[in-house]
Amino acid sequence: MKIYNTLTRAKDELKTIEPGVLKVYACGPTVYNFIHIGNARPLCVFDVLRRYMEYRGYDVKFVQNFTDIDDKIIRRANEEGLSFKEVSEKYIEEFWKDAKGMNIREATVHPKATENIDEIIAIISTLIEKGFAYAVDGDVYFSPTKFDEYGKLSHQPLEELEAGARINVEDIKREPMDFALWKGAKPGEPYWESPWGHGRPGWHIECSAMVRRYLGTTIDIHCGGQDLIFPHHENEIAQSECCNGAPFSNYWMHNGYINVDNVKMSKSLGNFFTVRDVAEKYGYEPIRYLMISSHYRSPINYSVDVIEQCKASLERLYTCRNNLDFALENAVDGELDNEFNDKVHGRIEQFIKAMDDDLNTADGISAVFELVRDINTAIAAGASKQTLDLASKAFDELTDVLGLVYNRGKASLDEEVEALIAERAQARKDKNWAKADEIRDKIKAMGIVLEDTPQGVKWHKA
RNA sequence: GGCGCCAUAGCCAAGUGGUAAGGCACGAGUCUGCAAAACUCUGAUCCCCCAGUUCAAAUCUGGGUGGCGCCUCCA
Repeated sequence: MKIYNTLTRAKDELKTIEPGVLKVYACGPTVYNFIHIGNARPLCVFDVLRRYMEYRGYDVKFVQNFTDIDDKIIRRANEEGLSFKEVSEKYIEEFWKDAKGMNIREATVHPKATENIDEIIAIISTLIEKGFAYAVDGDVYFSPTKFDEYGKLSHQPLEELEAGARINVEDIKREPMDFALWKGAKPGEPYWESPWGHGRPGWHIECSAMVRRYLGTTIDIHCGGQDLIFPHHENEIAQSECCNGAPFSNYWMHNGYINVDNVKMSKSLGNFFTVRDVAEKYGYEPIRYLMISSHYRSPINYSVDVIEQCKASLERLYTCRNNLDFALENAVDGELDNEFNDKVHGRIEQFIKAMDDDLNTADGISAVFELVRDINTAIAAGASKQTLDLASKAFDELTDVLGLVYNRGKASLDEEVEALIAERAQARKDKNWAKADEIRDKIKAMGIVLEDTPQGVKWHKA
């Protein structure tokens, strides 16, 4: 398995700290609003990473946090006249609706910043003791100048970063690049007790704390969006490595942006689509498909055309699965087709080869589509039950890794439709085509599409 | 100013030195009472432009053009 590592700017062979165990931390959302489709990208991509590594036999410890206290949440709470906790809890709940909709599996742990205040305080205290951080007027700041390796992730020398740093006149920081580990509470703001007075954690420190508490001082992979490289991840490295005296993460994976009209989509630019809105129009599955249809580091341009194409592509997969179900119901025992068996294993190898190359999901999907063609051909040729079982297993195996073809609840037909189907079957027997077509249209209006096959009538939901 | 990314058929998208995967849409055919699905065939003499390296380049080098990002909260 090769992974493009932002740290080395190269595809590196993945070597885990502990054989067979993969420790992954993915930066989760700040819960002050519905998630937008830009947030959906890392969710889907790193869910696939997790699924794939498990498929390959790793015991994956996957941690994804919720940032449930920060300035934006406080602002939102004030706007809505709610407590910060009411806001964060509400949007965590909404997050789960969308995440489940996109078939995102729950992480091993979903820690919240507010549940890790003790760990955060412990790290800050150590950083002060070691001289990397200092307290001023109830705030605590980290000094990047004390960390030789600062800038190793974003590949920027400190001086260059400093040139762009924002300098506020009223700043009490010693140097412009210093960033807050702890923010003293202003009147009316939520706070926790600390050695530096009432306050709340800074943004970067929470991830350092949760990584250490749930995964240890050194992890295998840290993931997130490209826009987190600087300053968020750079600062996490500085805090954690200065505190623990150990490498923070061996690999860093960063996903590309979702663009709209070729411009980055973001909450701050206001050009965003929420997952909820898109899902209501097109369903959740096409969103997931879109996210993994191109390589995770490439930008994706979102548009109505594109999401509709994704929906259409997905249809081919669903149809294959349905045809497979139908064929299996009617299949007869026989020999396993060896040639087909070889073909299927070839597709699986093709899939693994693609995924092993820095999670090339686009090529992985191609392998699935080629498998679909093989399966459709086998079905048409009247494959044996044994052959179809193999096809079915391979199909599920690969689509499960990608997290595609879900939510296909095997709905049953109500009696009225059953009766109409029987009536239509008789009409067809009588070669009363007009009546048969009329019934078919009627059933279609009820949301059920009928297809006639040599094995009898097959149906699926419109 | 510093550091990066991208440009492949109508659309989406792989391929990164050996002669252009896959999907959607389109068209033709097979099958079907019809339809649907499926299958088969068809589409870039060519990968933004120019120059160079090479037996060989979409893939490497240099130079352009166009688009985008980070350096500030952001996935």
